[in-house]
Amino acid sequence: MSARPASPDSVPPDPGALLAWYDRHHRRLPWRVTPVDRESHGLLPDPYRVWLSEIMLQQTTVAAVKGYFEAFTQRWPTVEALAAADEADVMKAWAGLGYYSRARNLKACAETVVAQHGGRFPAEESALLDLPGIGAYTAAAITAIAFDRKATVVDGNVERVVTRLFAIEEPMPAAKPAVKRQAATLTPDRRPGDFAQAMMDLGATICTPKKPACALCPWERSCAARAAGTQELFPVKAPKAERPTRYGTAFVAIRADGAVLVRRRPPKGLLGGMTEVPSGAWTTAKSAADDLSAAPFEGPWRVLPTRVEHTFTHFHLIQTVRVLDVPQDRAAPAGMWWSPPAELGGEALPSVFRKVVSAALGRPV
DNA sequence: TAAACGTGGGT
DNA sequence: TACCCAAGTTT
Repeated sequence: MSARPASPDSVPPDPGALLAWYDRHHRRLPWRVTPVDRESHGLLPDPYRVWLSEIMLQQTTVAAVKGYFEAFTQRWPTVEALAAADEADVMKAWAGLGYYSRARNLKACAETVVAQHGGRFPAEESALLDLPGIGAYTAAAITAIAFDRKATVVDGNVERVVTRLFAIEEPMPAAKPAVKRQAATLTPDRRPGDFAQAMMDLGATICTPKKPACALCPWERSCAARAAGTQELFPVKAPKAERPTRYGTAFVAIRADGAVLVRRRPPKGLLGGMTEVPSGAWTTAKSAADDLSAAPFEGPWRVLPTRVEHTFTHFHLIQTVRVLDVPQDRAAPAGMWWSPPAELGGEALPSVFRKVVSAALGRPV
């Protein structure tokens, strides 16, 4: 549908007013340079750190990212260091953050930046867009934040702010082009990097999905949705598809010394390239919860009394956990290996399998 | 264009 | 509890 103007006594949204708000209320984050350092001392953030943070922040909360960002920058302080890293180590370090194709693309991107750009991130949006794992949002974000060049940065926060500001009633994601067009009209020539971060901070702290703090918003008198009292109705979204339940069986073989049998998942698809305990296929058939055909050994597998549940983006999973104690000299089947207790925590185990192993061992992994 | 792709925290 | 949500990208 079309955008409505704000109320008759409204004022046009002023980018300067948002920047002034940001100067006072910006959040201090490990990958950021403060507005004062930027404006007074001409400081720009390290593009490597900006890029790394933006990849980690894709569909992921700031709280979840902080520790991983710290660990990655400590271990791999530069894009050269990351490009030279062992991919398995990167996957291990990423374990638990989710969306694991990001980790593989992260490594590939670092290699490309080193091999094709002399170890420097390009400042051009179009060049950034060609790099693995960098899409429209991230290319614009790096251009604006790392290089302080004008770019229209549209993430979920900006979508919410803009659809409310202009009361855009067209449902997402169809409204994306309209949102980008409106966002572009707001983006200032001066301080585009701070402006981008200001829009995102505004969405994260004031223009929140539920109960937005409109009284504290620098654009309150510019907001069409606020004028109509309909701010919580935006952005309009299409109804979500139902999430089916799937069932499966996981096999935790425990060697005498406490080592657990694990294997690598196929490189692509769900949890691609990550580590798992041997498991049967996850299907909507409940019989999968009682299927021993994927067991790595013959034996009296005992059933754990509690099934392990985990929710993915597009389905819910209920896993039966079966446990078997095996002697110390039992060889791992082809393609599998024994992970000793001291190394188990460092494996590239996604959360879904960390839950399974923890349940089987009776202690956190 | 729509579906695949994780996880943990908030309400 | 169940659902929603978070600084999206890829196919």
